[in-house]
Amino acid sequence: MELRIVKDNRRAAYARARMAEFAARCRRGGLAVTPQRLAIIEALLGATDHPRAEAICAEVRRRHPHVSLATVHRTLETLCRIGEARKVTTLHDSARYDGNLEPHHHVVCVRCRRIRDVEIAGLERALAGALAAPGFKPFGWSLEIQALCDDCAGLDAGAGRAPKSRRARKRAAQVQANPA
Amino acid sequence: MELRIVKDNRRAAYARARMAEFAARCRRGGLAVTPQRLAIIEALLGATDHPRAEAICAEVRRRHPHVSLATVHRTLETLCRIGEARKVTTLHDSARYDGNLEPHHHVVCVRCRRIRDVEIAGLERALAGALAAPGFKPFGWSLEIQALCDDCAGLDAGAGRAPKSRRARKRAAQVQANPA
DNA sequence: GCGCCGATGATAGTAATTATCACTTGAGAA
DNA sequence: TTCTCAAGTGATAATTACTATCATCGGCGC
Ligand SMILES: [Mn+2]
Ligand SMILES: [Mn+2]
Ligand SMILES: [Zn+2]
Ligand SMILES: [Zn+2]
Repeated sequence: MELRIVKDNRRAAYARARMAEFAARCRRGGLAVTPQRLAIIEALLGATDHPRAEAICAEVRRRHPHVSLATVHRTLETLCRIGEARKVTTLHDSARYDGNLEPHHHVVCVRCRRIRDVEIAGLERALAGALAAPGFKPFGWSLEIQALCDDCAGLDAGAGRAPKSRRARKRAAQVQANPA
Repeated sequence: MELRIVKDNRRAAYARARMAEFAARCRRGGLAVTPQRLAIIEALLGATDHPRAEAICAEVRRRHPHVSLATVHRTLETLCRIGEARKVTTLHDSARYDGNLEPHHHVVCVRCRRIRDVEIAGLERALAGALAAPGFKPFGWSLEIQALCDDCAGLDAGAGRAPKSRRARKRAAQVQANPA
């Protein structure tokens, strides 16, 4: 198992291809193709540094100085919902702490944000040798498995009340489209 | 490579053992052993659901109704710093978006929060069959490698100015202790 | 027991994100 | 092409998670 850092320059062709079909994909997703959306996806595809909303907004404003930061936030979430982008930080609502220091990994329900510990026999061993990332001194890793827990999967199928967590529920609807 | 969900009941003995040496570990870390800290680590070790600060606070207040939420926030960060807890959400400052939909993973610099794409040949294949987590319907996974980038590693060794990012820099000091 | 410095509680402040709402515009219908 | 209108946007207020401040308290080494 070998690790290699993805070269930035590989992204140029990829970005062009994605841009070419973006409008079509928007319409397929029932979304209007607005200049803001085009500018935002273009900025995102042009970046290799996993930017935050504010960075995207700054880039977009170089050509469209009128664009609102709120629109950038909204649009980025929309892009995730239709599968045109992903959020690196799946659980950034609020910090989640763990008292378990044993090496282990996590299954995260994208709907209710439940987190459960999992152990994956052999993964530690397999990774330990592989993580010689040039340009980085790694000292830890963790695998996050995105999932729907049984409760939430049930709710999707039938009708029913949604589970706990203020803010999680709000975001849940958005995240829905992606798994399905 | 087999995945299994960690049973909650396995934690009881572990928690007791950790509590037994907590005071000593605090002093070793140069920290005073306060009733708040004891109550907070106890609540954290008693939870298997990766609670947020507010949940810990609620639990702690059942016995110590006076405890401040600010103290809980501070203490949880302190526990992470001395290695008595970990944060599941390493990058929850602000949402980070990714235009790259190809399956890949991330190396994260815990100091400057730079994120780089990495591909790990064989990992997808190795995991694909293994992720039959009972009680969850998985549909994706991502490996996060915690590291220090060359810039930040250099800064640690010699003296020098710290890199970009408002809020990242603030938290950096805290995260520091863990890797070192 | 004494005293000091770190820890805490109360509270104000900050920053990211989201909600609201009046106005604009993309996109299908006529 | 023009019309219609729901969806999208911008300005801004609100929310929320967290952090800073600071007066006071209390572990802990003496
Ligand atoms: Mn865990
Ligand atoms: Mn990426
Ligand atoms: Zn769930
Ligand atoms: Zn760095």
